[in-house]
Amino acid sequence: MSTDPVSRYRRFSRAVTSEVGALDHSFLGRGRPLGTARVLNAIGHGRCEVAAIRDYLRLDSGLLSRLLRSLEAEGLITTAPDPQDARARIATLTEAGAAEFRAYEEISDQRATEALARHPRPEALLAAMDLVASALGRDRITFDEVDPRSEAARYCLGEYYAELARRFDTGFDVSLSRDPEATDMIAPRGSFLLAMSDGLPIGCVGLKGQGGPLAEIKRLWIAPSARGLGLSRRLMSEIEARARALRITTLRLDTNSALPEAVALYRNSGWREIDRFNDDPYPDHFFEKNL
Amino acid sequence: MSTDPVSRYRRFSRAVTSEVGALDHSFLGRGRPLGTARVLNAIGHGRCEVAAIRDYLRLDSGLLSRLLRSLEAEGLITTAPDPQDARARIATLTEAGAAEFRAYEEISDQRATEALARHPRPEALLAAMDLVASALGRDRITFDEVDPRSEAARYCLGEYYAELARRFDTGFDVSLSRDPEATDMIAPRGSFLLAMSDGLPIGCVGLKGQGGPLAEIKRLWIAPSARGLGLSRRLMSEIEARARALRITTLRLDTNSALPEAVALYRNSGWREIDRFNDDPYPDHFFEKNL
DNA sequence: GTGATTACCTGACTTATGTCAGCCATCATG
DNA sequence: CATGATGGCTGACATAAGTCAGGTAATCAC
Repeated sequence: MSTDPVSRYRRFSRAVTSEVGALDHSFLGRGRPLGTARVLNAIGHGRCEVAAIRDYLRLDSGLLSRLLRSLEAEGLITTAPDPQDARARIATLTEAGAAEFRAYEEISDQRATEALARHPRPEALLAAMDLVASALGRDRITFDEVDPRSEAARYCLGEYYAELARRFDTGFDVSLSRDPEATDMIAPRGSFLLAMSDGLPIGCVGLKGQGGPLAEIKRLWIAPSARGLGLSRRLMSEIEARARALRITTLRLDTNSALPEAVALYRNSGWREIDRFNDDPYPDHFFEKNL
Repeated sequence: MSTDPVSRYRRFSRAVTSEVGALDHSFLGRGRPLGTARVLNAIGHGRCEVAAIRDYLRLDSGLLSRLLRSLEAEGLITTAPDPQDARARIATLTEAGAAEFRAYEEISDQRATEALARHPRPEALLAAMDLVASALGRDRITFDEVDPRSEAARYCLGEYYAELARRFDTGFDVSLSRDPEATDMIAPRGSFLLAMSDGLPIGCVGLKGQGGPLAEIKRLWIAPSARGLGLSRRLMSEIEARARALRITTLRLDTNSALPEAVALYRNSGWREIDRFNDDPYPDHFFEKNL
């Protein structure tokens, strides 16, 4: 029967194949072959170096060269030698090219909007899509150091606070907690890392320092769609590396027994439990680790 | 930022595009163009009539004709006029064609197995994939009348019982419940319907009759991945239509307040609550509906 | 500087894909 | 059995996509 894992995976594959095919087909509507349209889109999305485009679209050097030439003939792009390395070339959209790129973007947005509108439960569908996308794109997750006041960081923190509010019996009010000053989580005092998966922030962690050898780990959060991928462990080891680079020798953190995954993670990754070191109302577990 | 619904949909779309592309690419490994391979696969999956293949793959009549000819030349298929209508033609795999088809199947299975093995939480990934596939394939859901002892029906019933066991405080033991005789759920006494989505059973409902004008609705179940699509309502109206066709005039059912979605569904789709009509230990709500 | 390497381009192909008009055999209808 | 419709095939094209062997200019290693 078709309820075994492989059949289910293949059913998924069939379902999305027809979606993907339909999107490709609607791209044809602008009177340009698909390959050319894809190159235009790659450039629009900021892949300007010819080598980067070739790599991304897995195109033969000769073929890409011709596609670029045809876009150039249409007046949609211009190419110029890379000032760093005059052998390489950089493609940029012209005015007309940017307009054409926006038109393709519009098609994609339109299709997405329609697909979501057809579904009575878009939030559930999107949660499932996030999970699938995070799983399939697992190897391309990057860790970016950002300002904790940036939009993406604030998004993660908002999701984190909302989750604490759901999971703590008492709810969670960030103003009652010792909210770290943002500047304590920026180099050289500290750090703030985002886990990014193809543009979507799916996790974060903060390192709050005071300039001395002692610092605190704060705000470890993984998006529900990215749980089970071993991401928290990777985020923690990444932030520990940043701490070492900042000459921090001792890390502390506090957490709550309502977050058993977190407690378990710290217990089996080299942290030892210590006495309460602050009077924050929420935490009930305290850990320390020497680097 | 990229956390709005459209961006999330498009991120998903990008993620699966590269998966789909990779599968297509691996099909090329058998030294046959993709179009030809697709035709072979369509035939292998039971689409024998030339018109059906053309329709499914959205191919031009002339192009398909040529692809069929090239498969014929390779000795992978034979074509013969349809005995019903000698204008139409039927394609069938030869021995070699069947072997080649299996090789393509093997590639797909292999890729699915590898993708699942890469993931530390395949069950969660598959649940999300089921949800997405059911949502995208929503318009192609069919309702099939089957024997309740068939493999697909038994799968649904098993899932149904397991869910009851999880949701009832007391657990659920099917042997304590008045399990309908399978023959009571087969025409002409009753009926058993499966909701099928591209080969996967995603819901069921039974009509248990005794030959008279009174019958009972049993075993309404929707797979978690297909909830929120309005499927239970469609299954119910479908089974009511079958009941009418069997000259049944009054329907009854029992359910449990641990299944509030079900209770709500019955309340707002024409059922009225009645007194207990059996001594089954599990139900605590009883409904009736005149057809 | 010399020679090797790199990044891209061009020309000359091949193959794949798609389109269209016209053909023939068959079928439905009266 | 004449008529028109249908289903598939063929020939003649056109375009898209992919491959490969040079070629040129810039860069790198020494």
